[in-house]
Amino acid sequence: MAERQAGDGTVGKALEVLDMVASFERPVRFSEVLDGSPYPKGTLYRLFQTLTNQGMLAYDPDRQTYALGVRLVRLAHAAWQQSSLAPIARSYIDALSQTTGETVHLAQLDHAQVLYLDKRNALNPIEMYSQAGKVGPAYCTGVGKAMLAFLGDEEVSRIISQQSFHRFTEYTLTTEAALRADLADIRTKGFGMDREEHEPGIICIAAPILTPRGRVLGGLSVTSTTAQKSLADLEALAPQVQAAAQNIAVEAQSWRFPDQATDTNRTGT
Amino acid sequence: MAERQAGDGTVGKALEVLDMVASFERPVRFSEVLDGSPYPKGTLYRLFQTLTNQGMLAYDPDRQTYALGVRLVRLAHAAWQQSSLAPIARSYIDALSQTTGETVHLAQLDHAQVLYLDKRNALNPIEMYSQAGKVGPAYCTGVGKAMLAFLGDEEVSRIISQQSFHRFTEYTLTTEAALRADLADIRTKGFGMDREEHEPGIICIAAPILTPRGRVLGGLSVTSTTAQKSLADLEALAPQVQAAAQNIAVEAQSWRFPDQATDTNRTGT
DNA sequence: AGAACGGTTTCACTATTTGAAACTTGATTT
DNA sequence: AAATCAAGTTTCAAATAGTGAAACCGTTCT
Repeated sequence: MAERQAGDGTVGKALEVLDMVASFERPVRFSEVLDGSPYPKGTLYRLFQTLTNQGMLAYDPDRQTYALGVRLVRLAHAAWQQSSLAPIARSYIDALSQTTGETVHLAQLDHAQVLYLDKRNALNPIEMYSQAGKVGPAYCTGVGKAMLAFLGDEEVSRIISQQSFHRFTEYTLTTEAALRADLADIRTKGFGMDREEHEPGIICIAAPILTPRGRVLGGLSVTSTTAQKSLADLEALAPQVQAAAQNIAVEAQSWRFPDQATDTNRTGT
Repeated sequence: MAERQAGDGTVGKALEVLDMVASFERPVRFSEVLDGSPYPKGTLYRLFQTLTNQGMLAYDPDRQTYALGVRLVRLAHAAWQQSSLAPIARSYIDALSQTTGETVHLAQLDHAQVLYLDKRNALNPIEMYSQAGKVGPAYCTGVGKAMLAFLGDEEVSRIISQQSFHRFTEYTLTTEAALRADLADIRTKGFGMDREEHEPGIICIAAPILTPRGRVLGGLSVTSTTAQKSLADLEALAPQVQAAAQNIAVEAQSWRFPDQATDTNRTGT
């Protein structure tokens, strides 16, 4: 796990605790976190108290466990809405999944990882909240490579140095050299492919979302399976994907105030 | 906006800042937050620095604005997954929306408000990430009332005292007495209705999700429109909704370790 | 040019956080 | 039933981190 430079005072420590709790992927007991925490019992205890008070952690008295609190879900909702990318991209993602009949992903870089912001699956009408927020490797996903290809040199190097280069499939690019070669190709073409590099049978085409001045905002991809489409089929979608990415970028730039919502959804009951 | 008792040291202040940023529902400038903040410039500035460092805020250098950071989305994903309700309820929600052909909501109480955790919309195949994390009033939503009806006296009173009783529609219950009467009815029936109390034309039936010992875990509802269904039609779904709520409760109780995922979704590319 | 504004840095003062250790509680063993 | 143990909670002097007034810097407006 990539250690965030702790040292931002108490707030940094508190957030580190949240990450620790998150890393268990299930409710945890106090002592489970204590082992593997650099803090003494009393200190960690007080942090738990504070975070629980604040709704960032939730304590289950029956089981005596702590889980991440709902306040996070609420804040994340706000984060999603005020991100300059996700709300804008929404309609383009809808359209792209509609016309291609394939799964579409929107992602952003978070440190050295890919973080998914939204997804449409044309086949399976059931979309799931928990899809967004997922993270994946940057070096062997379509969106990851598309974004890397358009970053500055120093930044690419920094991120590459943090990749595991784990071999997920026989096609995974497992060396820096191989990745850099692909990135160069992506930069010239303007889009990239995932050739079953992350999961067998899963292929995708991805384009970066770039500001007019070339800053990387995110990545957009259309994913399919080898059973349904060939790499060439997907490559034929390049213009569509790039156009959508371009449109999103333009709109994201001109966007200032959401005024009132793109939000046609009603609050439920 | 319901003020959270600040006073949990620096961490509390930092989180308060996050809430302030969230409340703008768009990226904000430093000074916008400064007005209306109780902190002096220097202090607030340092909080912003820390939070930005930590990925809880994201700074847009082009626009000189701060927005909630992606780390929140990541943490919320983890929160959703380790909540004892949402991942378990997922399949039941799918089933319920399938068989009823209507929109289904899963919610939880967060302070005095209803917080939506998941949603399925059978009619409109596009489900949206940002649905989860939304909040709504407790006193005039189906899930809100269903949960209130099964809380302890002191807690109900505390929450009721925090309701605005704003009249959204002509059917909104605008007095404590009216609400309490409905809650009593819900408690005896075991389910509640929203009779266009929050939005004109929108009706719903909701049941609480209760532990065997009667603790309120959340609420589950089926929503429709007066154009499509009558209140009686919805009421006929009561057994289904209650059964689903019951099943979720049972499974949530026996749940300890998710082991590996209910997660049939693949990570995208 | 000058003023005003938004943002950043400084620094002596203070309040909070720290962490070792003692204590409480509830469960398990003998 | 007493003893043991682990988990969780509280204490307190010392150390650290946070505070906020004010000064500073760079843009933008007049």
